[in-house]
Amino acid sequence: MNSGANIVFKEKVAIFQESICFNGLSHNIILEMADKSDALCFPKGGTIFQAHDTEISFYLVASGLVRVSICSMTGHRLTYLLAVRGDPLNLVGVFSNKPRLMEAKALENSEILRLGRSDFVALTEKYHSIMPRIITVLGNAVDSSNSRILDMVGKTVDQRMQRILHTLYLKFGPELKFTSTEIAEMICTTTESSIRALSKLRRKGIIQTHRGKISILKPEALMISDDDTIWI
Amino acid sequence: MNSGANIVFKEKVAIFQESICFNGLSHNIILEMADKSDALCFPKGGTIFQAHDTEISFYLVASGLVRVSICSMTGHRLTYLLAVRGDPLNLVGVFSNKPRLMEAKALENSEILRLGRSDFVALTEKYHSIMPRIITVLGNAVDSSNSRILDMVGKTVDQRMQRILHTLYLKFGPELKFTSTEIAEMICTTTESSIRALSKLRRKGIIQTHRGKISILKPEALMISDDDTIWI
DNA sequence: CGCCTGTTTGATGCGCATCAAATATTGTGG
DNA sequence: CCACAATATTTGATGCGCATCAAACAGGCG
Repeated sequence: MNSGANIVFKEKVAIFQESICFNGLSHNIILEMADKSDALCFPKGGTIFQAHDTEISFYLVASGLVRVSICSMTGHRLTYLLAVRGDPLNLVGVFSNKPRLMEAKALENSEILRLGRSDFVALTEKYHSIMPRIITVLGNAVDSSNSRILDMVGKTVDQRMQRILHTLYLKFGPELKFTSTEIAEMICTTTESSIRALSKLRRKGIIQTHRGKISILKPEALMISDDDTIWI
Repeated sequence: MNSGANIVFKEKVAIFQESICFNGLSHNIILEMADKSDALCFPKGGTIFQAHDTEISFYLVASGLVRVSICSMTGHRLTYLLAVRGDPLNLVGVFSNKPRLMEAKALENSEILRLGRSDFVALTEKYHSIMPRIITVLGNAVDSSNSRILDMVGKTVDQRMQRILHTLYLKFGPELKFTSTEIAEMICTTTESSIRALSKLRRKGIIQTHRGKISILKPEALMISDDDTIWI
């Protein structure tokens, strides 16, 4: 499923430096992380890790796009994170060392840097300045998840659609390459409801849709002066 | 709203030692934390901190019961944590140092240990072994919140009620002192729906209800062999 | 006792999941 | 290169869950 990628050392360093998780840390830390990491290559659709995996590693996206999601027994999938260059994948699992419900899948051909659990933990123990960063990232994750819960209760599918499109616009620009099903999994609804919400926006001239593609024509129309929370 | 409590040093130490967040840490760390902390006293209904507070501290519950919740613009409240002795209150805020949406309120007369933000951060920098603990606690919080989201989509109010009662039973025993509204805020529904769900369980003989009180008669009937997730 | 807070039950309607069925687009193998 | 399978989109019909509104009742406290 994955084969070694040819990322030169210098490029690895650049990725760590750009990462929200490590940027600004002293150079020797970055160098050692880059040195200890392996580069992996995943094709579109490839699985980076699965729920209940026992072999746990730390991952950092080098290029491409990775979907991190959880799946419930009832078959509902929640897309929890869309990770691009510099985004970490399994911050919690590395520390808890317990198999988790998360699954990571490449939505495009992607390159990933991997650090074995013990290597990563050893590095954080050696260089303590890493941990506050991790805590901040996890803190954002908590806030983000809680804000999603409130949205589930207080907002309609249409409102959540508007919000996710705006968020995706900020992250990826006006050309979004996602299917209606993928969008549905981000706002916790069904494919049909997702399509219906998109149709309304299309009829209003706010977006255009093609197969697996959404173009934001009027991003300003997606702005809802609401609580300023995070999301994906 | 709060007045100093008379908690002797020895008792403070005991609280830190018992805390999920600090237990097992070396004795000098515990002593220093206890030393730097103030003891505060809040009456039932008292507010420990509010949304958008700018003065940020770390709190550890010494006795009593504290509800940590977030409130949306639409007026929906989500009870995020019921904190008892040893539970930390504002782990994220201390590190991000940004005002957050959380609010903490005493559900019973409660004693709280408080550490100023800078003191707490200084201690974590001095004693690095604290941080992995914090990361673990936050990791659980993330998992817990995500599992809640999946429940919101995949489970009915009745199922969520069953689940929360079971969780509360494990944490507090068979005598639960919560109103229907409080329970509703834990499972993100309305007071009316909460009462209806409780009525069904009462008619089945699984629980008894009084004003502001729920007695679990048949805890085993609340067990649903489902995903083993965390919750409150 | 009256007031406030919590409980209870009923009626109503909206949002959206669900089921179903037709159509469009892409990728693959003969 | 075309046929066909696989995937994605679209629309309609139906019904259930639960929020919402309303109104009555009960326990506890000053």
